[in-house]
Amino acid sequence: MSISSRFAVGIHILTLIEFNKEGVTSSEFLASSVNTNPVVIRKLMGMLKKSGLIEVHPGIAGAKLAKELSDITLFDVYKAVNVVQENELFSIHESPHPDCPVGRNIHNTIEPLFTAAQLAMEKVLRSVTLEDVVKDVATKENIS
Amino acid sequence: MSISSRFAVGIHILTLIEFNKEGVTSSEFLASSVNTNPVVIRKLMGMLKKSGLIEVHPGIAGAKLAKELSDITLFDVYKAVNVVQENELFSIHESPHPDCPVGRNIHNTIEPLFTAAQLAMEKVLRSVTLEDVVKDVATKENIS
DNA sequence: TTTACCTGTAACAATAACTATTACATGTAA
DNA sequence: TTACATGTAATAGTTATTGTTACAGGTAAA
Repeated sequence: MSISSRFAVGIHILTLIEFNKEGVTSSEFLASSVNTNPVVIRKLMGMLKKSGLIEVHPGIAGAKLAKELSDITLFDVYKAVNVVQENELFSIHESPHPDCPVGRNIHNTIEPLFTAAQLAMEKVLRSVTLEDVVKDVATKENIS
Repeated sequence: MSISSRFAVGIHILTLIEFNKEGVTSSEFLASSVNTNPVVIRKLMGMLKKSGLIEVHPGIAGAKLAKELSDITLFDVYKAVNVVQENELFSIHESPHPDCPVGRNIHNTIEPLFTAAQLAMEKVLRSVTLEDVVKDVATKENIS
């Protein structure tokens, strides 16, 4: 099991919009950099737009960031592209047997533990902004 | 996307083996409490056995814990049932375009961030033992 | 107003993982 | 030998993911 690459692609899209901010960042341009189909990009652009991360308009080529780089965290992207639902990173088996002491309590015991683990992961995502990502890409680019 | 319920079921199995330690915990007995097919349980028992968490023998009914409760963490179970591979909680799109400054660096930029998030989640799993789970189930059982 | 090109989106297919199930080989002990 | 357990291969249904074609609808320049 892995979390959908929509998340990584979403980050890629936003980062490239920033890098190409003087130019026109169309779905085809993005698709070429990501190496996927433009429709995949447009679907993701729709999600990013819906979450207020980018501005994009029918008929007009190019997407722009709708917020400051430092105001967009990886968690914002993660939520926007809908890869993991709240409290559902871990799935729990349905309807264990209520006649068993373990069966009737295990869900309530496990759930807060799973939630805590998920929140710890998400906390890391909240601590990283797109500005961090853009700067790191720029640094790697200049070094090499 | 959700992490397979094998993890939750694995915890259920180990917890029930402990609760039923005076009796015989067969795959059928476990399957009844979990509410699934005994073959599903036997596959999981195979994984838990392979990781040294339980003892179970062909032809002989019943599984036993192979370690102290306090010596088994949720992380041990998580690894045993193989729900998430190392460094693969988040998937990253393959082969972005090398002619693009973002395309050729995004993987190296994102990867350590994803790894850090995954490790934070796993750290929580390492901090909880089966003893904690068993005690919590017992407490809930006594309250109600 | 026609043309060219963009975004938005529905429909569909291939793939992979998950879960449940049947069937049966193999091991153990009464 | 019988009864019953674990171990495991094969298979099916379901769902999510990713990619693709097709086309509706918006915009702007010729």
